[in-house]
Amino acid sequence: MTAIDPHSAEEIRVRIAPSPTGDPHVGTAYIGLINFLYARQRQGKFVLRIEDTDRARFVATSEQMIFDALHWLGLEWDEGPDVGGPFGPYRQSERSGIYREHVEMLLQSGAAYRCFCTAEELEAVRRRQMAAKLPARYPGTCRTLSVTDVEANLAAGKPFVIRMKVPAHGSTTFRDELRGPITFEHTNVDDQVLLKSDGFPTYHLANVVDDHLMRISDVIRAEEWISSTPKHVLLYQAFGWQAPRFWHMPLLRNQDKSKISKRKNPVSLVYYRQAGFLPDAMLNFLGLMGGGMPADINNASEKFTLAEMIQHFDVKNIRPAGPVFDLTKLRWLNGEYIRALSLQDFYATLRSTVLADEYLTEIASLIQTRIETLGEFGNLTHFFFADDIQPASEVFLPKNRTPEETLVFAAEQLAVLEATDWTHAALEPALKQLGESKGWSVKENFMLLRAILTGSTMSPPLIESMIVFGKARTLDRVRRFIDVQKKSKK
RNA sequence: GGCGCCAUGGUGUAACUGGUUAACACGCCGCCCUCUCAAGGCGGAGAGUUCGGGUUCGAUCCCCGAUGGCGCUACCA
Repeated sequence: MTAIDPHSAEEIRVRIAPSPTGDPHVGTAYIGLINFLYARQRQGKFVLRIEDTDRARFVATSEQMIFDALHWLGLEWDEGPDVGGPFGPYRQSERSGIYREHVEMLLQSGAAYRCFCTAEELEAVRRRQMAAKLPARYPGTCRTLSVTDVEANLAAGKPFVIRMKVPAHGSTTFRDELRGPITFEHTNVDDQVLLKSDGFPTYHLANVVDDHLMRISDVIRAEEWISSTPKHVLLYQAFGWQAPRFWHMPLLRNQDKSKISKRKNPVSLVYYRQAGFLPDAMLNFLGLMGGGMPADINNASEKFTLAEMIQHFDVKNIRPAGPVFDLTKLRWLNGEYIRALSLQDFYATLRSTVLADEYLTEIASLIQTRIETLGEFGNLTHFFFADDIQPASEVFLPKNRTPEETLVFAAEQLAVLEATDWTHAALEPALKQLGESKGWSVKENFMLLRAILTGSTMSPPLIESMIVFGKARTLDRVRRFIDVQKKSKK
């Protein structure tokens, strides 16, 4: 590590690099906020890069949802896939040539090598190591392959990956700007795969190459990356590049202190938006996580705007301990923001969110044929506007089913809903197939979901209702149902 | 198991470069206001700073160790 700060005169450039694998995550918003503030405070640039190198988990609609969520919060970026910029493309899937070129450099210099081991072989080795209570490490089989062996394998058309050659001895130390120097012995750093057999880079390679090419001065990311940072530092060295500064932010936590997860918390920004959280409240709340703001701003120590954060927030003051994402406090804060609105603004906000024309039109189309007076509108649509639906057991429990098996089935429904595109064409067969395979009739199957979603056995058509209500909120309702039922059994 | 990070009430934070009756906010409880529920006002309970050593006249704060929590340990990011 260099002692002198090589960045002092440089332009500050930071980035967030979300992966389009599902709904935009509240953790992305948190890291996004801190990067945004850091850039704005230093007249720097805030870059949005899409890390879509995992084709197995890729979700086509995800990228746009990420854009929308960040716009909603007002975390505007200076460079990105949609707005362009001087260091594009900003979507990793469009940079394959760049990675191939760079991995070739590593191959040439001997900092990386081809590995022909199969997944099965590696899995077997890993199992043996685990059984022997040894650390699970790549055994190094292909590290020392001769040129002729490599040629032969290539000629035979064997698939391969490219691994980085971590030095056998010594250690790597890097500085974390929040924690100080952190050292890893090379014996504890695995020969990371850099290029997968499908030709796509892994995070580690793509990240280092892009951060360098995009002139990123400060990598501000989540704490979970600390253990892989030595790999990144080694890569910078192998390329002969100056590494950026590293800042690892604490991980947001569930109530039980585990890393925040959808099982135990709503984590989708789409959910928060649709459930009627205000962006300013969300931003304010995220700004509270880990500290960073001075103790007393305008006599109201815990309430501040984005502008005030730009003015007063200091990333150096972040505490490294992982803060619990406390929904109760977020709700209180959100209430404060709602109450602070003028009646006109409050009403306008309602009309643009939970009472938006498009939403109401869709709902209207579902109930027009089902009511006799307009006054009955609310009877059938209550669940579209409520946030605490919990059906009584008489409502959700099918005849001849035990609460236990019903809960198990609900969990299976949840898994199917999570994995299915939010369209009628995909949802109906997926749900029916699940019912068939588990011996649940269509009626039982749909009625259970209807009860969970609407709190009633009578409602507009189920799947249409789910589509209008939205995936994020539907999933949350099912998760909450399961959660409440589990707790009430205890 | 290995490696790493972290540690102030239930939760989020504060406590100047070691000296405070350990502060504020959320939540909780009570009272007031009030047709109800919120909001608002007032008050209260709740931590001696994970534990054990050390340094010091003096440690929440510095050092060491232990314990606990978390993360990583993938051809996921």
